[in-house]
Amino acid sequence: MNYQTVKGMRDFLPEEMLVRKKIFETAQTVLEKYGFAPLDTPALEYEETLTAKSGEDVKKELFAFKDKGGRKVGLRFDLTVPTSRVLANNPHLVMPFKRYQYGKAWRYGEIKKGRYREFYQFDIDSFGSNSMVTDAEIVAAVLEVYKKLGLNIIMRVNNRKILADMMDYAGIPKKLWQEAFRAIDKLDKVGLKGVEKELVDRGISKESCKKIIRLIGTDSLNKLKKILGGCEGIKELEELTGYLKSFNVKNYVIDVSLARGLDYYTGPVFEASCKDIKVSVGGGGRYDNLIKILSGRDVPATGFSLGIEPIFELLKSKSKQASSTKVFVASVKPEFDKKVVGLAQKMRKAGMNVETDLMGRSLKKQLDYVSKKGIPFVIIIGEKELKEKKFTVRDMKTGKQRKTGFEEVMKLFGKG
RNA sequence: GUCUGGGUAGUCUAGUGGUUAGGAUAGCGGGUUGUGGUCCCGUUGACCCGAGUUCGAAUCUCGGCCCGGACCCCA
Repeated sequence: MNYQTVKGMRDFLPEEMLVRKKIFETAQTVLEKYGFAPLDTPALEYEETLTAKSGEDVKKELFAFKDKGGRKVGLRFDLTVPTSRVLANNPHLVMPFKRYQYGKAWRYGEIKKGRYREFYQFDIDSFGSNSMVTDAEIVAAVLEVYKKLGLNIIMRVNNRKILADMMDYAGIPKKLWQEAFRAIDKLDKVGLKGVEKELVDRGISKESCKKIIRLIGTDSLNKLKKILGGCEGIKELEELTGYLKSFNVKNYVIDVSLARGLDYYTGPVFEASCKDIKVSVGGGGRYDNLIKILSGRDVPATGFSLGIEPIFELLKSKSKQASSTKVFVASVKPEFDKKVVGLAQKMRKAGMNVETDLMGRSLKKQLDYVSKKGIPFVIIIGEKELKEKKFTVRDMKTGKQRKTGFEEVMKLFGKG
């Protein structure tokens, strides 16, 4: 017998799931402080819904099949399309509609490093508001999530309208914009010269190239203003940064080379990357036209998608705990098992994470297990403890032990 | 989509035509009777699948499945 997981799909063992859970819970807690509420939608949607307004590429990567009633269905490939369906189906929703949603999405595509056919997405979006406060709020909230996770993040900020003006200024025909954006987006990877080459390779004239290179080389908004004049994108960006100041957000940087691949962005765009290692850990932006295309309702939208996989990769080296158990209640001999279970259950009732031995192991082996699982404390129960009516509490990190009464145990391992 | 490398226990790896397929690490048990993360001993456990070549295949050939790298594309 040799069963495999389906191509491109993975198992997540407890050790990994604890890290993932931490990411989700941290994000959830922070976002709810800002008034974002959870949303969930089915994994399966009608193929019609999923492919309604999407290009050929998406259709190719769709996990699609017929259900037993012959209906054509498919697994969602992102969380944006299902959410627009929700918006279309629920006209009563009060605006702004602020939701976060995390879950699995599926794409039947090539498998690459960090890219699988089943993956987690975590999206945060605000619907219904045109104001730059909304965008700033999302940036602030998201940066708080990263901070809580202990990541050193810088948020790069730009505006698609600035990019559009840059294209006009450089005299690049609209047909080639998308190509140009992709080239510019590679600045980080390939440098100014690399971008120039990319632009030429994509059929953009030398003249235009020079202008573009000059523009993405500028680092101050004022210089850009002088070249482009007072464009709407710059105005929006100034508004956004003004609000960011009010949110007391400092770890962002304006980067006019930031384009992001998706062509549905219409205003501000963001990308979060780790300062130490140059890794993108999430991105987003404003997409005011997409919901109308998908749902028929004219709803402005701005959002952000946390890159669960890269965040996970960054965090997994840090955490070694294989269990969320705080205390293990050990039994010296099987005859004390009932006492052990009794105490554990009282502690659980008080909200503590407690484990006991289920394998009939010796004290030595129990401690071995505790050590392997990274459980920080052990309470030992044996003859001595019963006689003295006290418990032995062992700190696994220091190896120090002391005897305490029940009340004290409850205090020790209570909240905090 | 193009090019390319690879699949030996859960993980890493030795073995290139005849081996009881070796080791490391993890798992489980033990090193007596109440103390882990060190050490020692024991034990479970593998040649991706199928066909072919051969007296004989982990090893050679072909196909499939799976995994990885580069570019393209996409996030």
